[in-house]
Amino acid sequence: MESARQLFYQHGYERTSFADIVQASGLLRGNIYHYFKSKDEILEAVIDQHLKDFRGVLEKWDAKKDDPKANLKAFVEMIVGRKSELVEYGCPVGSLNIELAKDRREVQQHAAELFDLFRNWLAENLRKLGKGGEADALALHLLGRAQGIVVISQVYRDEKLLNQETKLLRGWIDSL
Amino acid sequence: MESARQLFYQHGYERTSFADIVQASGLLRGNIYHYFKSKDEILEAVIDQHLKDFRGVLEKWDAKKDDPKANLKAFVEMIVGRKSELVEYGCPVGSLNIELAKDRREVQQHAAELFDLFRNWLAENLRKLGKGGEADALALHLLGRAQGIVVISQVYRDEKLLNQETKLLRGWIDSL
DNA sequence: GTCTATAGATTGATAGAC
DNA sequence: GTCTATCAATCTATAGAC
Repeated sequence: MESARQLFYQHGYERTSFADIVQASGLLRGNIYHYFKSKDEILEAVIDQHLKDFRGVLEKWDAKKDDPKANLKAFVEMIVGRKSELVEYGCPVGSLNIELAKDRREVQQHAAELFDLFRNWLAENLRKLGKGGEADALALHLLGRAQGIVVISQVYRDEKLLNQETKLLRGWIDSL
Repeated sequence: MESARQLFYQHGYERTSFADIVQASGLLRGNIYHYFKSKDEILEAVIDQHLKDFRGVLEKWDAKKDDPKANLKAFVEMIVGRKSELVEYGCPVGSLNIELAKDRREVQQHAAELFDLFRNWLAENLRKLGKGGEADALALHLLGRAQGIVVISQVYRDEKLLNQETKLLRGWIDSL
């Protein structure tokens, strides 16, 4: 499953074949089918694993600081910290959703829970900042800004561009 | 080629098979291979067609008004005007680049010319607004914001979210 | 240029011995 | 639960008659 996750991220779900997963994992074909009925079932498991991991990340951030602005910035710093993979393969959450949204809305709705995770957590921190009524809208705004930054930075494979734009995002958080 | 373009947009390049193009176009397999040597060559042609069409769009905008702010807003209005397809299939330029960036950088670099087209045109209008040194950075910022808006609106299939966020973008343009 | 037939590889998935 | 062999469908691409 870890092999599948990496392949789905680096090459996309469609372009990753069962044979690729077999090779990367070192397992045998029939063996994988003993645990997953289909390639789609592997995808669902990968999404669940992503959900689990990101929940862990958010819990860590919550445990670390009780300052809502610092939390919002932790989200931005995650992007900067992962910039080398982001400019190469894009956002693991965003690119997966975009691929699935075109043609497989049912599965994409599962993947959208990854967005919900950050959306709710960001909104929660924004409410702590006194942004009661507009917390969800601001959370979505921040999510969108982050996605846009990753997209253009990936298109131009440009980490400096990512730095430059995340700096603006920090400024936006400060101005709240 | 028009059939291919629509299929690539609605289902993605990988998920579109040659058989799909044959069926959608009503042509015969061998016939298509008479004009395009490979599926990849169809993709290149589709990108070129996109380039041609968007150049036409920009020329129209240039002919219509000489007001740079009105031009920047025309870019935003294009997004609002296409929202129903955008929330369903995403940005034809963005989603194509994202798919190709993962695994086919050579082709993606061709597709990135679509971004260059808007990037340069937006920067030109920003220069007319007196934003000399930061025109390119602001153009990229605007492009990124637009991409992010489409991504989250597509993820949540939410035209209202797209309306809400493009409104902020108009405000940003006004503030320039 | 148009059309049919098919090659040759790869796809996701299964059967069944061990 | 592990492993080999293989299925049927589909993939992109080509050959060659008309």
